Amino acid sequence: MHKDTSKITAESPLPRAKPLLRRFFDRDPRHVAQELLGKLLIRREGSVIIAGRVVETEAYMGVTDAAAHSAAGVTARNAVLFGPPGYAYVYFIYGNHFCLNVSCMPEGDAGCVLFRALEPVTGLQEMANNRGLELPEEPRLAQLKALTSGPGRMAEALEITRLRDNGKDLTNPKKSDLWLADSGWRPSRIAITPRIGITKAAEEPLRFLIAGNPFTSGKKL
DNA sequence: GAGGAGATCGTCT
DNA sequence: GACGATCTCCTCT
Repeated sequence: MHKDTSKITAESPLPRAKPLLRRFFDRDPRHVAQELLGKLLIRREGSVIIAGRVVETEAYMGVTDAAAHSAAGVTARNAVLFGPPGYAYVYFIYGNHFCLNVSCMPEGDAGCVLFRALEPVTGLQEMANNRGLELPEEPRLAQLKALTSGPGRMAEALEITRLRDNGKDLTNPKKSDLWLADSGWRPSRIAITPRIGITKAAEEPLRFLIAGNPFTSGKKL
Protein backbone atom coordinates (compact mmCIF):
# COMPACT_ATOMS: atom_id res chain seq x y z
CA MET A 1 0.00 0.00 0.00
CA HIS A 2 1.57 3.29 -1.13
CA LYS A 3 -1.20 5.69 -0.34
CA ASP A 4 -0.13 9.29 0.26
CA THR A 5 -0.95 9.60 3.94
CA SER A 6 0.04 13.28 4.14
CA LYS A 7 -3.38 14.23 2.76
CA ILE A 8 -5.04 12.64 5.74
CA THR A 9 -3.57 15.13 8.16
CA ALA A 10 -3.73 18.13 5.80
CA GLU A 11 -7.46 18.15 5.13
CA SER A 12 -9.59 19.85 7.72
CA PRO A 13 -13.32 19.08 7.40
CA LEU A 14 -14.08 20.17 10.95
CA PRO A 15 -15.21 23.80 10.46
CA ARG A 16 -18.11 22.85 8.20
CA ALA A 17 -19.01 19.61 9.98
CA LYS A 18 -22.56 19.63 11.35
CA PRO A 19 -23.42 17.66 14.50
CA LEU A 20 -25.70 14.70 13.84
CA LEU A 21 -29.25 15.17 15.10
CA ARG A 22 -30.97 12.85 17.57
CA ARG A 23 -33.38 11.59 14.92
CA PHE A 24 -30.40 10.24 12.96
CA PHE A 25 -30.10 7.59 15.69
CA ASP A 26 -33.83 7.03 16.21
CA ARG A 27 -34.13 4.06 13.82
CA ASP A 28 -32.91 0.59 12.91
CA PRO A 29 -29.26 0.14 14.03
CA ARG A 30 -28.42 -1.40 10.63
CA HIS A 31 -29.28 1.86 8.91
CA VAL A 32 -27.47 3.92 11.55
CA ALA A 33 -24.35 1.71 11.34
CA GLN A 34 -24.23 2.05 7.57
CA GLU A 35 -24.83 5.80 7.47
CA LEU A 36 -22.29 6.48 10.21
CA LEU A 37 -19.55 5.43 7.79
CA GLY A 38 -17.73 8.58 6.68
CA LYS A 39 -19.01 10.68 9.61
CA LEU A 40 -16.61 12.29 12.10
CA LEU A 41 -16.15 11.31 15.74
CA ILE A 42 -14.81 14.39 17.51
CA ARG A 43 -13.24 14.79 20.95
CA ARG A 44 -12.46 18.19 22.49
CA GLU A 45 -9.64 18.26 25.05
CA GLY A 46 -9.60 21.90 26.16
CA SER A 47 -8.53 23.84 23.07
CA VAL A 48 -7.32 20.71 21.27
CA ILE A 49 -9.53 18.77 18.84
CA ILE A 50 -9.01 15.07 18.21
CA ALA A 51 -11.09 13.64 15.38
CA GLY A 52 -11.38 10.65 13.10
CA ARG A 53 -13.58 9.50 10.26
CA VAL A 54 -15.73 6.47 11.03
CA VAL A 55 -14.67 3.63 8.70
CA GLU A 56 -16.04 0.52 10.46
CA THR A 57 -19.16 -0.16 12.57
CA GLU A 58 -21.24 -3.05 13.86
CA ALA A 59 -25.00 -3.09 14.51
CA TYR A 60 -26.43 -4.73 17.64
CA MET A 61 -30.16 -5.27 17.45
CA GLY A 62 -31.21 -5.18 21.12
CA VAL A 63 -32.90 -7.86 23.25
CA THR A 64 -33.55 -10.08 20.23
CA ASP A 65 -29.82 -10.18 19.38
CA ALA A 66 -28.04 -12.97 21.30
CA ALA A 67 -24.68 -11.24 20.82
CA ALA A 68 -25.82 -7.90 22.29
CA HIS A 69 -25.12 -6.82 25.86
CA SER A 70 -28.83 -6.02 26.13
CA ALA A 71 -29.90 -9.59 25.27
CA ALA A 72 -30.58 -10.48 28.94
CA GLY A 73 -32.52 -7.29 29.67
CA VAL A 74 -31.70 -4.16 31.65
CA THR A 75 -28.74 -4.21 34.08
CA ALA A 76 -26.76 -1.45 35.77
CA ARG A 77 -24.11 -1.75 33.08
CA ASN A 78 -26.28 -1.56 29.95
CA ALA A 79 -29.00 0.86 31.14
CA VAL A 80 -27.95 3.54 28.62
CA LEU A 81 -28.91 1.22 25.76
CA PHE A 82 -32.53 1.22 26.90
CA GLY A 83 -32.64 5.02 27.09
CA PRO A 84 -33.17 7.53 24.27
CA PRO A 85 -31.09 7.42 21.06
CA GLY A 86 -27.82 9.27 20.48
CA TYR A 87 -26.11 8.54 23.81
CA ALA A 88 -22.75 6.86 24.46
CA TYR A 89 -22.62 3.35 25.90
CA VAL A 90 -19.06 2.58 27.01
CA TYR A 91 -18.08 -0.81 28.43
CA PHE A 92 -14.87 -2.36 29.72
CA ILE A 93 -13.74 -5.65 28.20
CA TYR A 94 -10.97 -8.24 28.62
CA GLY A 95 -9.55 -6.44 31.61
CA ASN A 96 -7.84 -3.94 29.30
CA HIS A 97 -10.05 -2.12 26.87
CA PHE A 98 -12.98 0.24 26.56
CA CYS A 99 -15.40 0.15 23.60
CA LEU A 100 -17.75 2.91 22.41
CA ASN A 101 -21.33 2.42 21.22
CA VAL A 102 -24.14 4.83 20.44
CA SER A 103 -27.72 4.01 21.45
CA CYS A 104 -30.29 3.73 18.66
CA MET A 105 -34.06 3.33 18.41
CA PRO A 106 -36.66 5.00 20.68
CA GLU A 107 -36.43 4.83 24.48
CA GLY A 108 -37.13 1.28 25.70
CA ASP A 109 -35.55 -0.29 22.63
CA ALA A 110 -31.91 -1.32 23.16
CA GLY A 111 -30.41 -1.30 19.66
CA CYS A 112 -26.96 0.23 19.29
CA VAL A 113 -23.95 0.63 17.02
CA LEU A 114 -20.37 -0.28 18.01
CA PHE A 115 -17.60 1.92 16.61
CA ARG A 116 -14.80 -0.40 15.48
CA ALA A 117 -12.31 1.82 13.63
CA LEU A 118 -11.51 5.41 12.63
CA GLU A 119 -9.34 7.02 9.99
CA PRO A 120 -7.29 9.65 11.87
CA VAL A 121 -8.13 13.17 10.68
CA THR A 122 -6.76 15.64 13.22
CA GLY A 123 -4.96 15.55 16.57
CA LEU A 124 -2.74 12.70 15.46
CA GLN A 125 0.06 13.49 17.92
CA GLU A 126 -2.47 13.56 20.77
CA MET A 127 -3.81 10.20 19.63
CA ALA A 128 -0.29 8.78 19.66
CA ASN A 129 0.37 10.21 23.12
CA ASN A 130 -2.86 8.70 24.44
CA ARG A 131 -1.86 5.35 22.95
CA GLY A 132 1.67 5.53 24.36
CA LEU A 133 3.15 5.48 20.87
CA GLU A 134 5.81 7.49 19.07
CA LEU A 135 4.63 9.19 15.85
CA PRO A 136 7.33 10.61 13.53
CA GLU A 137 6.73 13.74 11.44
CA GLU A 138 6.22 11.61 8.35
CA PRO A 139 4.49 8.53 9.71
CA ARG A 140 4.14 5.31 7.74
CA LEU A 141 0.69 3.90 7.08
CA ALA A 142 1.22 1.09 9.59
CA GLN A 143 1.97 3.65 12.31
CA LEU A 144 -1.22 5.57 11.52
CA LYS A 145 -3.26 2.37 11.51
CA ALA A 146 -1.98 1.50 14.96
CA LEU A 147 -3.67 4.63 16.34
CA THR A 148 -7.33 3.82 15.73
CA SER A 149 -7.85 0.54 13.81
CA GLY A 150 -9.84 -1.42 16.36
CA PRO A 151 -12.45 -0.63 19.02
CA GLY A 152 -10.02 -0.70 21.95
CA ARG A 153 -7.38 1.29 20.10
CA MET A 154 -9.72 4.09 18.96
CA ALA A 155 -11.16 4.36 22.47
CA GLU A 156 -7.67 4.77 23.90
CA ALA A 157 -6.68 7.30 21.19
CA LEU A 158 -9.67 9.49 22.09
CA GLU A 159 -9.32 8.85 25.84
CA ILE A 160 -12.76 7.29 25.98
CA THR A 161 -13.52 5.60 29.33
CA ARG A 162 -16.67 4.37 31.01
CA LEU A 163 -16.27 6.75 33.93
CA ARG A 164 -15.80 9.78 31.69
CA ASP A 165 -18.11 9.10 28.76
CA ASN A 166 -20.81 6.52 29.50
CA GLY A 167 -24.23 8.14 29.09
CA LYS A 168 -22.84 11.22 27.31
CA ASP A 169 -24.98 12.93 24.64
CA LEU A 170 -23.20 12.49 21.29
CA THR A 171 -25.39 15.04 19.47
CA ASN A 172 -24.54 18.19 21.44
CA PRO A 173 -21.04 19.74 21.23
CA LYS A 174 -22.20 22.65 23.39
CA LYS A 175 -22.73 20.39 26.40
CA SER A 176 -20.49 17.45 25.53
CA ASP A 177 -16.78 17.07 24.67
CA LEU A 178 -17.52 14.03 22.50
CA TRP A 179 -19.86 14.13 19.49
CA LEU A 180 -20.57 12.97 15.96
CA ALA A 181 -20.70 15.23 12.92
CA ASP A 182 -21.28 15.17 9.16
CA SER A 183 -18.63 16.84 6.99
CA GLY A 184 -20.52 16.07 3.79
CA TRP A 185 -18.06 13.35 2.79
CA ARG A 186 -19.59 10.10 1.54
CA PRO A 187 -17.93 6.70 1.01
CA SER A 188 -18.07 5.39 -2.54
CA ARG A 189 -18.39 1.70 -1.62
CA ILE A 190 -19.55 -0.06 1.55
CA ALA A 191 -18.82 -3.69 2.46
CA ILE A 192 -20.98 -5.82 4.78
CA THR A 193 -19.62 -8.85 6.68
CA PRO A 194 -20.37 -10.90 9.82
CA ARG A 195 -19.41 -9.29 13.12
CA ILE A 196 -15.99 -9.89 14.67
CA GLY A 197 -15.05 -11.39 18.01
CA ILE A 198 -18.42 -12.82 19.02
CA THR A 199 -19.65 -16.40 19.41
CA LYS A 200 -23.43 -15.96 19.49
CA ALA A 201 -25.29 -14.91 16.34
CA ALA A 202 -21.83 -14.78 14.74
CA GLU A 203 -23.06 -15.33 11.19
CA GLU A 204 -25.36 -12.30 10.91
CA PRO A 205 -24.16 -9.72 8.33
CA LEU A 206 -24.09 -6.74 10.68
CA ARG A 207 -20.55 -5.37 10.27
CA PHE A 208 -20.25 -2.38 7.94
CA LEU A 209 -17.04 -0.91 6.56
CA ILE A 210 -15.79 1.45 3.88
CA ALA A 211 -14.54 -0.86 1.16
CA GLY A 212 -10.84 -0.44 0.43
CA ASN A 213 -10.19 1.87 3.37
CA PRO A 214 -6.87 0.87 4.98
CA PHE A 215 -7.89 1.90 8.51
CA THR A 216 -10.47 -0.83 9.12
CA SER A 217 -9.68 -3.60 11.63
CA GLY A 218 -9.36 -7.32 11.02
CA LYS A 219 -8.14 -9.00 7.88
CA LYS A 220 -8.11 -7.21 4.55
CA LEU A 221 -11.12 -8.09 2.40
C1' DG B 1 2.43 -11.97 7.22
C1' DA B 2 -0.04 -15.37 9.95
C1' DG B 3 -1.34 -17.70 13.98
C1' DG B 4 -1.48 -18.64 18.93
C1' DA B 5 -1.47 -17.61 23.76
C1' DG B 6 -1.42 -14.59 27.81
C1' DA B 7 -2.83 -10.42 30.16
C1' DT B 8 -6.34 -8.59 33.23
C1' DC B 9 -10.77 -7.06 35.66
C1' DG B 10 -15.73 -5.57 35.57
C1' DT B 11 -19.98 -7.84 35.25
C1' DC B 12 -23.23 -11.33 35.84
C1' DT B 13 -24.60 -16.07 37.53
C1' DG C 1 -16.13 -18.29 39.68
C1' DA C 2 -16.32 -17.91 34.64
C1' DC C 3 -16.34 -15.24 30.77
C1' DG C 4 -15.65 -11.60 27.35
C1' DA C 5 -18.15 -6.86 20.98
C1' DT C 6 -9.45 -6.93 22.40
C1' DC C 7 -4.59 -6.01 22.03
C1' DT C 8 0.17 -7.11 22.09
C1' DC C 9 3.95 -9.95 21.97
C1' DC C 10 6.17 -13.92 20.43
C1' DT C 11 7.21 -17.66 17.22
C1' DC C 12 7.24 -19.65 12.81
C1' DT C 13 7.36 -19.23 7.90
